[in-house]
Amino acid sequence: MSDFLSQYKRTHTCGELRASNVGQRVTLCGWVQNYRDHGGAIFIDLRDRYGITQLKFDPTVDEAAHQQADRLRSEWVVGVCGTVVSRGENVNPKMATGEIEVLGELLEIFNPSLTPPFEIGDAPSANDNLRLEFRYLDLRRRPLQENLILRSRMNKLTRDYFDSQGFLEIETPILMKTTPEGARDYLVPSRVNPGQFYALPQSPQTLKQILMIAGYDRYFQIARCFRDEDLRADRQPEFTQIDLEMSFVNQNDVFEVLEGLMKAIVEPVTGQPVVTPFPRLTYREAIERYGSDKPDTRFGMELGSLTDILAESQLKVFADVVGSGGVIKAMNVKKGAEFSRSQLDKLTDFVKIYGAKGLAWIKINAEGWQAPIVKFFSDAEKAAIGERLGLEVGDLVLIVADQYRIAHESMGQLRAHLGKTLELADPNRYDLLWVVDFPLFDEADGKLNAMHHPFCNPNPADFELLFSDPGKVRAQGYDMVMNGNELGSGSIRCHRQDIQRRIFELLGIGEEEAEQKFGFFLRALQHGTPPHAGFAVGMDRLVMLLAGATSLRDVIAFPKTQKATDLMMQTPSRPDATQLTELKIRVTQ
RNA sequence: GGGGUGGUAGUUAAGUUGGUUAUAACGCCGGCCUGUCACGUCGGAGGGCGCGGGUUCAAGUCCCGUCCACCCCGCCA
Repeated sequence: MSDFLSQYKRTHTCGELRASNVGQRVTLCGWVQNYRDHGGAIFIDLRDRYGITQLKFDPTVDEAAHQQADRLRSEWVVGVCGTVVSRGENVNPKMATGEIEVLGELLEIFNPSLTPPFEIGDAPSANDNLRLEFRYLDLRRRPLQENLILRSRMNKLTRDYFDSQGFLEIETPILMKTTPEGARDYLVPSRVNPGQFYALPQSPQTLKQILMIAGYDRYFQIARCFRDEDLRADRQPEFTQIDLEMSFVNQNDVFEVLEGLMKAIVEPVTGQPVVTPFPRLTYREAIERYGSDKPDTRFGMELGSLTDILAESQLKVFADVVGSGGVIKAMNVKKGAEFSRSQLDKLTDFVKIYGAKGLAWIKINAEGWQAPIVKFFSDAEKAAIGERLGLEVGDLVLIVADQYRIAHESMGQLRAHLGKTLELADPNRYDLLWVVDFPLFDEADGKLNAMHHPFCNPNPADFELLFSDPGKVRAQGYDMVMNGNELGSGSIRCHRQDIQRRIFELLGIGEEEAEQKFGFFLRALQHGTPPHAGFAVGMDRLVMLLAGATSLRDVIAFPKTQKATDLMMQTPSRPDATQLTELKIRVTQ
């Protein structure tokens, strides 16, 4: 190991030298981005996370340094001492440091590099496989560095904001307790308690509520969470939440704090204004108008209901759907009459993914309505449809008739899909809104599941329904939505033990099970629980949206593949037999 | 568990209806070159087509299976 670094301190980064530095003697460190050997002069583009500076090695300036420079190849790490000189006529206006170059007088090769398997450029130059295997090389790319820099900045903005609002940052354990419902847990065996396991937290939910009971009335944490479920572009098994909980507050108080948080993060990062308070939509309204509980409100194209108009339709499929309690939802795609038959077929295939049996369409042409189904419509029906959807020549009507849930979901997905492909949303806009009044329960196969989580307070107005018609109970739960993405959710917590027990009962969690799984929590609730409420923001998604990325992998330093593996460290992997023996675990496969 | 897309030199891609020694660009190696910044220029090396079967006189090209990556459905309180 050379003593270069004890003799020469790095004086500047590769992104900061300007014309005003000409004449200074500087020391830079970085990676060789590119080299151009002219036989005499050798030009090296030296890169670090701050930028790129051109080095010039001239044999008439320093023979030894020039000979060293002749050996340099892509991604070698070097330190260089030299003088900042003007490039004179040869300024490169494309580079921030393009007015100057550093005339190399002493070159230290810290380390050579193997030839990189792919080019370290702005655009990804290899498939995901290879990029993930050589993550450290992919992370050298400018766009990924910018994303991680943005993320770091957002972490600081978050901490500063909560600090300014009197919140305490409190860490909760990673080794937690398995939970009875929700996602699958990641389990960690306990060596000193053979046969027993910890679970990694799906969220710090119970502990942050216990912190309220303990009197820490304003808590936040940038918390790592773990869920063993299948992945998506916007879902990693290990992710980060901006988690918070507050005592003695109502829903509006929570909203105010979060609106302030979003303002504090989004405005400096995007330069776009965040208007507060955010608009509010009830869950039901969101579903009926947008077919989604996380609508993108940057564009219109809202869903309309044709159920009443077509209840008696000559078209048997429509009338039958209405007769059996279903609904008919429609959407007016402006200028959509130009869609080709094959495009419409693709849209039909699209809604089928979500369970719709088909997609009807009508083109509004100058000569009249064009569609296979038009002949079944009376003039009165056509007039009513035209008025309901605001139809004009050139429009395209898309219709799904199905059960309530399928009709709304498939049309909602279709609306989002068309919004993307037709570029209906302004990419520079950040539409934040609250979706409120979620149902407390989700009914599937006659069984009730918690829509949010089992500690969510029922709307006090609906307490009676907990005993008469639990499926209709509204929760004091709310989601934050931005540009069609669920950014987070929260609720007023249930702080009455009798209500909490009734909820467990309805969820099919028996006394004994509740005691075993949540006993600690139910006991805590009896020791002076303040009314409290909280929220959690999906940090990774927020970074992704503000970075303009389309995958969480682009905002997480070391992400997992869709099969939840890490191709760089090659995990998961089999433990040593001795480890398993110590843990008293036998692997059966 | 299911649907879709992709896998061909180090990399990115092309490869006609199955048919002589599998193309290109970038990268890599060597020579020349003192104003390049996608440097230029001359020369060179490098793969048998993800893997395993099968059909055929003949298979990147067709069939079956399998692995990996990505997107989606289910799943994700």
